[in-house]
Amino acid sequence: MSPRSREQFEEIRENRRKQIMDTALELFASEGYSHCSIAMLAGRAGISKGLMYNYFESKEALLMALINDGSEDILNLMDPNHDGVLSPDEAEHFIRTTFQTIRTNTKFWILFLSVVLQPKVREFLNGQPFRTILERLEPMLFSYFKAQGFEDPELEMLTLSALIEGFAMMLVYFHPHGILPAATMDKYEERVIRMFVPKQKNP
Amino acid sequence: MSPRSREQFEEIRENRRKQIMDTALELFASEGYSHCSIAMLAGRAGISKGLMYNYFESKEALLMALINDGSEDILNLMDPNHDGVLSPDEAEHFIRTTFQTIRTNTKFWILFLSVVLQPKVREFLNGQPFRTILERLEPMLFSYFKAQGFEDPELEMLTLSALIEGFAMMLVYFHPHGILPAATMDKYEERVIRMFVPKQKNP
Amino acid sequence: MSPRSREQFEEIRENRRKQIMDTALELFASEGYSHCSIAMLAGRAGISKGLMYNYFESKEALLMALINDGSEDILNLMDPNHDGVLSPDEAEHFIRTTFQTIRTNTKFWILFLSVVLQPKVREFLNGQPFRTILERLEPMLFSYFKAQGFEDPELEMLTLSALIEGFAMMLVYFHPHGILPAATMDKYEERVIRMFVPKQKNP
Amino acid sequence: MSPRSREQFEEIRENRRKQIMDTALELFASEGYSHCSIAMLAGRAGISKGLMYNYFESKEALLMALINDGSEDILNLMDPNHDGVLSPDEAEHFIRTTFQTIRTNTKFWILFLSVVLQPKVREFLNGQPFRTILERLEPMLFSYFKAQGFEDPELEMLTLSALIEGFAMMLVYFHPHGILPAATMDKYEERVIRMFVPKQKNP
DNA sequence: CATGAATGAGAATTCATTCAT
DNA sequence: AATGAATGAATTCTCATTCAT
Repeated sequence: MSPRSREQFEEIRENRRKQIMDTALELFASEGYSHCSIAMLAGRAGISKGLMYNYFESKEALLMALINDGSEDILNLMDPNHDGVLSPDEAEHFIRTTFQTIRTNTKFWILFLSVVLQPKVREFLNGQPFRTILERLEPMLFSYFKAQGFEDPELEMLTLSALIEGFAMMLVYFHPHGILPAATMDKYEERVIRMFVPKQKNP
Repeated sequence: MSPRSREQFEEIRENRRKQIMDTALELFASEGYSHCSIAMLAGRAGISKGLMYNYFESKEALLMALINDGSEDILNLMDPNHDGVLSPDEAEHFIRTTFQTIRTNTKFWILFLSVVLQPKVREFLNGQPFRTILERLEPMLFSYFKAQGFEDPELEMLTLSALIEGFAMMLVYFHPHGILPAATMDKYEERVIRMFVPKQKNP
Repeated sequence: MSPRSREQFEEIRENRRKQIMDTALELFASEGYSHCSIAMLAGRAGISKGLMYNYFESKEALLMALINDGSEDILNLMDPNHDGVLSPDEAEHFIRTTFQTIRTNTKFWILFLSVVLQPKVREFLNGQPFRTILERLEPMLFSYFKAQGFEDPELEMLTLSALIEGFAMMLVYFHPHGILPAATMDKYEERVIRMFVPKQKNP
Repeated sequence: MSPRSREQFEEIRENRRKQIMDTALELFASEGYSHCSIAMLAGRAGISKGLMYNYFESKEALLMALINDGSEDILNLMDPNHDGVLSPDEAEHFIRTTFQTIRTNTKFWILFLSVVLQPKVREFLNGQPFRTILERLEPMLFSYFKAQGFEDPELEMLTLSALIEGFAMMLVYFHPHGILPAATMDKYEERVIRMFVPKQKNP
């Protein structure tokens, strides 16, 4: 009865949605959410303004989708999904992956960090991505720090989080100014690992 | 035959300017720069829209003034003004003051962090406040870390900065959600001091 | 080798057309013509937007079809089809039928009255439905009032029309507010009949 | 301190507001609310689009203001403000004034009748203007009909209302087609008066 | 110094309609 | 006959900024 199968339509929609979101992430990150008009976005994506509203209810809804999908992706990357305990090796791997994730998805982080500070957005998110991340990682990290004999596991978690976010912050802020060389970032990563991962005696 | 002396006029101007900036900081931080209209600002400050333009060339100029004055203030608070070397005690004091500053001027940090991530603003600032802060503090901190026998002073500086910014970030983000208790922040502060300030043998 | 006979196709078309018009009447009356999008209509009717254009040239054409069909139906109901004269009994029957029609097709009247007041629509209709109704009913009513000895038959016709339209108006306006009880409407009907139908001496 | 006195500003606002509403009434009535864009309205009123929003929150708010003010005006014209009883002479005067009001403010009635049938508007008004009119006039008319010995005062009120609204309806609908001559309207008026006002014996 | 009416450029959004499949 | 993605013109609305007083 339908000339294109439901699957075809769904595929078209999925592709378009992805295309719009990719363009939007690129543009929002490089130009700033507020300074990006739908016209600009549509032009860049090669679609009509109207079509955007076929996929997202509003400019804000598009932003939210970006944030949600993005944090979901990142969470999946970071989450080792070891429901059980974390060995020092795995902890090191977790930290490395996290840093890698940030360095790879810089655009998302620019968007995320800038947008997360806007009250309206924060309200909407209601602490969502951060909260989710913490909730999903907390038990794992907590038991890890406890197992490794850290005195105040909660404090360690906070410190680790701060170091990661501070890193994202500086990456985002300094990178376009070319101030932060890759080598420095590498050293920083090692430094953080040294702080939270005990040296193995006989590997 | 001037009814008010030059001094009186200057005082009026100075007060108005301060009043406008205070209102703006409050409003920009709580509502977001983009979502604040001049009308809203004027209304809140109890002045007319036109008057605002008597004191600031544009909305953007007001923002820049806010950022400049704010970072100047903070810089002054943090700067021990010891042109010479930093003793461990002084380093500890520096870190404590810095944290104190962040906890006190949360509104400024919300504004600063959110605004600093907007490309247009970053461009305009051209790294200004951060650069200034770093430029003014760098020699001092660098020589401090060197004197204390840290292996890679630059890396330590980066780490310290990340810890401070990460702290600001989390404070800003979590505070309105009531997630971060003061006690935790205190412990965090101590943790950071322990990382960078060697214990004194005989106090 | 046609899989369906011409009759089957025509039946399908006829059914669809009716289905679309029913949905449209419902929706236009309850939401207002202007506030109804084709998307909304298609959704409610369970068809695609495109299909609607297979049956009606435009949204406006659909509206016109609604008005035409509706007034045709009503006209047929009201029209006693006595090409000749109207007896008092028949006049009473005419009035009763008319009121009954209005009370039954409230939705059509909402649409009709609201739409008829829009200049564009009025222009397009060019007085059509009313004119048709009047043209078909006028001679009959005129001769009736004349035969019954009313002094100014034209004035009586106008008065009767006003009472009918005023009734429709109040029904439409007050009904959703539940202000107009059925009993009151009944009494109103009797009142109107008393005005225009002389009492029969020996029934 | 203020260059123009508050009074001056208020006068300016009042005048502009009136000017916008006058233009809007004219335009909405002749072109239909939906087909009138703010651009068209602003152009006709000789102001900028933005200014309209300085006076009315939205196109809809403007419409509502029109309806409210208009029905208030009409109510004041019709209301004889005789808190006490209505003599036959006064009743006649009331009916005449009402018809006069409708014939004079045809534009308002076109707008009112067309708009009142739109569900959204009806919802917003929540029966307001009609309700107010009825509430203010009901006691007066009811006691009048009772005093004059009418059997069912409520029914008489309903009939009178229907005759008035039917008249408005036909005026609005037929007038632009030039079908309704003034003489006919006059006769109609007399007819209605005859229905509800008893003939005086010795004038 | 101070006001707020007025502007107008641009932004977001809507939706009837088309068309490839 | 049927679908729904895609279009784009039109529309509503926002707001930084100007200016007469």
